[in-house]
Amino acid sequence: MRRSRAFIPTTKEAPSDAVLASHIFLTRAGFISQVASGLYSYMPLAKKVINKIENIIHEEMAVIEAEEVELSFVAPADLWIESGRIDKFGKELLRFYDRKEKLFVLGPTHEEMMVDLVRNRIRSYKQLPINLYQIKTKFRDEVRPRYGLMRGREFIMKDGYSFHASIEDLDREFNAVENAYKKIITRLGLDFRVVEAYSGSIGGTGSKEIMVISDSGEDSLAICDSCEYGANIEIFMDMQKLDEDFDISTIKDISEVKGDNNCPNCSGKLSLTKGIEVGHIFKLGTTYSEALKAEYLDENGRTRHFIMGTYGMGVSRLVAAIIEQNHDDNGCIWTKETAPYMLNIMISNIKEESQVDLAEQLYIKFSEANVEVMLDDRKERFGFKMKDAELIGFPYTVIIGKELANGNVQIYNRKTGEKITLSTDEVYSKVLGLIKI
RNA sequence: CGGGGUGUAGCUCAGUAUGGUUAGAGUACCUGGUUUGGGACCAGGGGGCCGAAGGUUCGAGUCCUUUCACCCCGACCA
Repeated sequence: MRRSRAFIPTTKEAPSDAVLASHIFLTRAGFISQVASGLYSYMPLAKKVINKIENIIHEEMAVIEAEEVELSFVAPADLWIESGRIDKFGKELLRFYDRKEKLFVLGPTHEEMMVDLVRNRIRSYKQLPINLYQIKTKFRDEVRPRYGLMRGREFIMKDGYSFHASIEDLDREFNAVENAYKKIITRLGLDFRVVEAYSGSIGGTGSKEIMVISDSGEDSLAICDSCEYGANIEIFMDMQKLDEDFDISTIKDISEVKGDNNCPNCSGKLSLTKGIEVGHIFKLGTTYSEALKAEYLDENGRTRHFIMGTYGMGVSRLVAAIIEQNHDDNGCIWTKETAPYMLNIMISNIKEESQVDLAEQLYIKFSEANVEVMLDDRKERFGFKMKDAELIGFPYTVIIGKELANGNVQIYNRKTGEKITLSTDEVYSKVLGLIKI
């Protein structure tokens, strides 16, 4: 892509109401644009990042043999009445009538829709298990949307649902999904913990949250410093109450006693931190299959309700989480798997023909090698372009400028800030080596 | 849903207390020139229903009433 043709409206100043780094930089760097409270438009750079995250999810879902579907966004309210959740969800569920006065809702999650899709189509234990997922826009009319993409009303979520003939098989699938989720978040380059969580209003027998560690997270976690153990503070407090009859009413109190708390899994010490919930997996059991009368026949010919699992992952929230964990004062620092463009080729002085010529050659060469490359061919000064590149967060920028007089160019590493100088002959293979994932 | 705050140029904000020419600055944008290694400089220019509606007044960005939107704190929440 030529920067001169790209739609990337960067700004020097942040909107006055942005608080989080991800909100500030994603806005300033021209990724997102707020439309109304909790509603955002994704501009080209954000769309590219989202596509990358989705591709990784698709790949890891394929590994565990989950199949992609797409359910309609608008759902008949009847299903929500049938499951009993129409009242439980309250005003977060956006409702409206069509021209025939039939009541519909905008899908905030799709348990009902998925059960409805599967019931009466899967009739035998021989057709189980099955795991279906989609990546789709969701709508929840949040009481208080905030923090940019972190808590919007409209957001993109990967939601998956599995159906089983036994608890054991659900457990197996639950573990498989947990592992897939770990792989996804690892590939995205994020520091995270899988924590014990409440099953919440959705119900069920077990649930875990995937938490990206960040000071700006909305959840408080207790994590072990020597093993993988972690728990959402709410459930952790509950366990402490049960085990030692602690009387803990506030998080402040927790932080005072934390030094005395040992990991329930190993001998390590627990410490407090904050996390961004990017995934949540539940063992649902038969809650929905009973409510919606979704049944199959077992090997004895007996009618059974599907045993279900449900697995969510916030795709648009991940975009924000990546920046929360990867930024500095100058802007975004994209990880290799998520960068909208891996490489930026910067022409320092557009009036120097030799610079332009080399840049164009490299641009073509990298493009042909399927490297996602941006060519900054704008008639701007060096400093302006560098600031812009740092704000957007290209992992690498090839600077074609002054050094060209000596037959050299530079490669700027966004994460480390270091610039290496090398000859024009070496730059191509060097960059290919650097960007290899 | 409770408490608080803010709506003036694409963005950040002055101006509103005490009503009075043609509504301002910075930045961004356009033109020309200079400049070309860290968000340049000079000159010229375009851009506003002062959130909306009603009212008071000779006169409203400014005063009054209503309303809408957005944000912050709290409660709530995959």
